[in-house]
Amino acid sequence: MKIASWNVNSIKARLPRVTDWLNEFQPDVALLQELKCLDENFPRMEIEDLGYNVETHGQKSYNGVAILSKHPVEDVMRGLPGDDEDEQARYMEATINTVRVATIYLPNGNPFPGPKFDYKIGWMDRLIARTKELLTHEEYLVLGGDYNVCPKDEDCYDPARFANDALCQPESIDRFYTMINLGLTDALRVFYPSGHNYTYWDYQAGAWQKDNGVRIDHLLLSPTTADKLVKCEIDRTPRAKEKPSDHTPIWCELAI
DNA sequence: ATGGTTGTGTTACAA
Repeated sequence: MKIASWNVNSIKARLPRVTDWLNEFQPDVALLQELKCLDENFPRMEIEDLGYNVETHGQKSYNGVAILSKHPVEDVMRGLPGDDEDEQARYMEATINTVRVATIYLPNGNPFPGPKFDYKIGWMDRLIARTKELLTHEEYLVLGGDYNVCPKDEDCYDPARFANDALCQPESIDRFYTMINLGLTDALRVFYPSGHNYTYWDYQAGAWQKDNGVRIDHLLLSPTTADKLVKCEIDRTPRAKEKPSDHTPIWCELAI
């Protein structure tokens, strides 16, 4: 099965791009981020008409995540556990065809330093706690999304320029590697062990044309899931089209 | 060039 993740930067603004991509690429599961709309405003019918089950966890104007699936969706959980006060719609889990999947929109954390970065760190600590819990289960596990973390210098086109950016701070990178050290596999690096493999390019200053990007969208797999990993790719074609998202999809194929 | 662009939803904030 093919599982993809894509930060669409507004599902309403991006609907033609998303439906084109679903029709052409035919993922079994699509983990979406940054819907920027309430659940009742999600274009559910347009997606369902393409053969997908739709689960959303949205909010007005900001954030919002979705899981689209050709297969039945079971045991949906909305919101990241660990803080009942947190109102931001950034996390949802579901079980699809024996695989527990999570769609993750990890806080950006800029400007650094400040309260937004502190929120990012607290959110990552909650994600680590939830991951430990999930790893005690027997299901396959794919944690996909916009992590807003560049794991290494090579994941950023100009590390010096990002020295004070929240995407590249040691406190958040350390927590990303805490996830890896729990036993998760960074699926892209199985096939592309090093080098520039970006998933996001700023709209400004011709960043796409100059390939001034960052790798911040990741698919993390539990050990038994990594054993089933056949392929992982970043699909740059949606980023090159008219009215694109600033992110492009990353996907993997599992022999499940 | 402490610049530049897009989206939401009103003209500021987030990314």
